Amino acid sequence: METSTPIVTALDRAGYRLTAPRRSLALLIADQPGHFTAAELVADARARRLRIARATVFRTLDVLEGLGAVERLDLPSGEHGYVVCEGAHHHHHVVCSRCGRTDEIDDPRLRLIVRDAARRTGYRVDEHRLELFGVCPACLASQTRPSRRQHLTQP
Amino acid sequence: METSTPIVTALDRAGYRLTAPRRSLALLIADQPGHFTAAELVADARARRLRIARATVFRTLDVLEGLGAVERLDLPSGEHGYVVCEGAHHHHHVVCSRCGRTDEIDDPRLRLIVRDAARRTGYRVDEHRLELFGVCPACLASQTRPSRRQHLTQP
DNA sequence: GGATTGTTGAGACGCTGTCTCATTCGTGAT
DNA sequence: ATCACGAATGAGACAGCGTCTCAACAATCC
Repeated sequence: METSTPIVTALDRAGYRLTAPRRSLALLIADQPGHFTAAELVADARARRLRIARATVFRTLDVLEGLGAVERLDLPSGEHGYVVCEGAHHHHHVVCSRCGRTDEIDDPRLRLIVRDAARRTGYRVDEHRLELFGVCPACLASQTRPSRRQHLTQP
Repeated sequence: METSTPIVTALDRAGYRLTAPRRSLALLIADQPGHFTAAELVADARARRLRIARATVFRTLDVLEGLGAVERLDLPSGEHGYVVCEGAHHHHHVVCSRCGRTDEIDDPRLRLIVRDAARRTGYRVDEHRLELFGVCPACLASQTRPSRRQHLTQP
């Protein structure tokens, strides 16, 4: 029974070993409805009785970020979150601050803005980051309370 | 002897008390050459024999961020940095990853991008953030070592 | 000057992310 | 299938960040 996720594939292709903790994490990540934090993965792993050390979660997330399979977000709260990235192309995200859902955005005009800013300021720009925060269509429709991650609100 | 910085003025106008620690911090912040972290302020305060509690630094930075006198950056390293903001208008920053210098950028086209992304995804976008990282003109010119704050990320 | 109330200092606290090092286990070769 | 090698893991220590509490203090208004 091989439930091979894109993450496992990416790890394999990059020459990383397909260990049990990595497979488990790949499944956990695939189940995340939106963005997630390292701590949430640790909690989910515990809940499913998967024994994965905290250090392994961080290490794996680092690897995945390096592969572009996952991207790190800086949430307005100051936390570090992660999102799975489908394509390997450069893109950015809109994040729902209510349910945590994220969607990808990609606008060719951004490239122009970055280029012109570099020209105007004289910087050599190596990297840029655009993040939008708001409320997703679903949460807008149902003006209710957060719909997921009830376990986070428990003592 | 009243050396009144813009930060002190902003605090005053917003109805906050002008205490000694806040005045000291205003001076420390005004002296920062580029972006800075809470820990750096604490260190600078110690170096100048100013007694300011760590908690006060965090609290004051929170207040200043609320006033828009300062903005929080999420550096690629994962650290949280701050920059002073001159105008009250919405803008973004280019950050030099070598010396820590920052400059403001403001492009009207970004507003269009955000608006269109909102339209396309159906989100109500409340907030957005654009950060550019690279090397400033001065550091480009002198391809030398970092001129200040060697603990900042080196190439 | 005195009262009021926002602010501070000090330290405890919980959390994040890193590191070490002995042990385990994928993997490719045999 | 077995083996040997080196990558990866687990467990826990560790350092740093940011928050909180609470008694003591002091800026402001009267």
